[in-house]
Amino acid sequence: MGKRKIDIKKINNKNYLKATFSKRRKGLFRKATDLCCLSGAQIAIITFSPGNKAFIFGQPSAETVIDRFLGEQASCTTADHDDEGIGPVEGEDGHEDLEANHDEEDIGSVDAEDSHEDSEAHQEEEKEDEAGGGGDGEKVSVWWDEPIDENLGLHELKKYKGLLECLKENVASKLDERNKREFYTKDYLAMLNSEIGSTSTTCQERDLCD
Amino acid sequence: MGKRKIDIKKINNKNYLKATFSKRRKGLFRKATDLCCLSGAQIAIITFSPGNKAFIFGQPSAETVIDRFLGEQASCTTADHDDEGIGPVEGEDGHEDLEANHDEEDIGSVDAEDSHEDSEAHQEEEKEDEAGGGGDGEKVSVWWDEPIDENLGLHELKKYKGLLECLKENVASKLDERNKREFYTKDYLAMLNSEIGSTSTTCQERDLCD
DNA sequence: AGCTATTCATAAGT
DNA sequence: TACTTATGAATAGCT
Repeated sequence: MGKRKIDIKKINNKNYLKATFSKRRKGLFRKATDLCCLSGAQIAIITFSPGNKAFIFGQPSAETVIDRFLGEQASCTTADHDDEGIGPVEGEDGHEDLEANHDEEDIGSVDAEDSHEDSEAHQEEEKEDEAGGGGDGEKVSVWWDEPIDENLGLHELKKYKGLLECLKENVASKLDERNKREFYTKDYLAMLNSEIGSTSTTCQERDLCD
Repeated sequence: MGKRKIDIKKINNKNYLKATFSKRRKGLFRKATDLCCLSGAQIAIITFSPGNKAFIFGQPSAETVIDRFLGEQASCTTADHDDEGIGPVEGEDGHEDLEANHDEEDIGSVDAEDSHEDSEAHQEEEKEDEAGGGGDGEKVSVWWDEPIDENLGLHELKKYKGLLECLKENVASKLDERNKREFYTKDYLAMLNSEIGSTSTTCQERDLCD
């Protein structure tokens, strides 16, 4: 999709590699965001860059989706492939008010209520140090915040308005399904109630801790 | 990217939703594949479709990347956002050498070693049952196999040839870096040695188990 | 880090 | 259901 077609093969030029990874990772996350919004799907993306920096995307959060995945793997009496003795991660986030208020569709209002994001979106530089051993910086971006910083986010805002609407509808639709999969809905509610403004739909990036 | 611009908001039409999810999920996985191949990054994508079916992508495998992520979260004394009391999934696959070999900058660690997962690539139909509570079918697609089934994979093969070449070069380049990050290389090698034709770089799909 | 020329992805249509 | 096409998006090469 550029000025010239490129082969999908390992890039050796470090600078080009960094630039390409950065651009394409953003593109990947954007695609994931779009897919989430369009379909209401839950998606988690874990990316370890060539510089061994982790870039995480999660809707509603990476941990939520991973937990669900691992949980299903575990609960699934996978008679088929039982080589996955994964223990379900419990106490994942700590403060989720799991009993939530899934009355009717009044959930939608939940997000709009206190969506004052004081966010912990510290933006640091996105250094993709490869063989150098990785930087020590840490970067965490909130879903609807990241583009604002990274991409200017002026004409992007209109898109995020739609995303928030989508999120609301998403929650509503989940509740509409006769409260089935409570845990699932709960996750959303927990997120809406306690995490908006902090790190709900995460799109964080961090590198190794030591 | 179609004949008309669409709003990024929840699709309500079930059929359109299914079609869109399917197309975009494939696109997302292709992007991930490209990114992996171009940069050598490790990526895992967990997707729960609106029909609650899981579609998993992983390079070298979803479990490997997830494990690495969880492991780093655990080892990282994340002084910054400590709301992640995630218990390190231990015994995940059985054999992760958690003490890793972070001698120099080869931090990543955690997984690998003997990542020879004995395939489980059953191909079933891709039924996206929505409100019905999910179907009971299970589908797992192998990376370079999936398109063959789903898309005919006739003119697609040429691309996968390139991907395999890329994979080979990727491995080579890793080895070239003075054997650093052995574990990483090991994954690749293990895959190349024992998994080609089974399920290394996974791109599986399955729905709820009950 | 921004700018276009191109290629890519995909919404509709068939 | 899958293929084709017109068009919007993503991005390669530059600056």
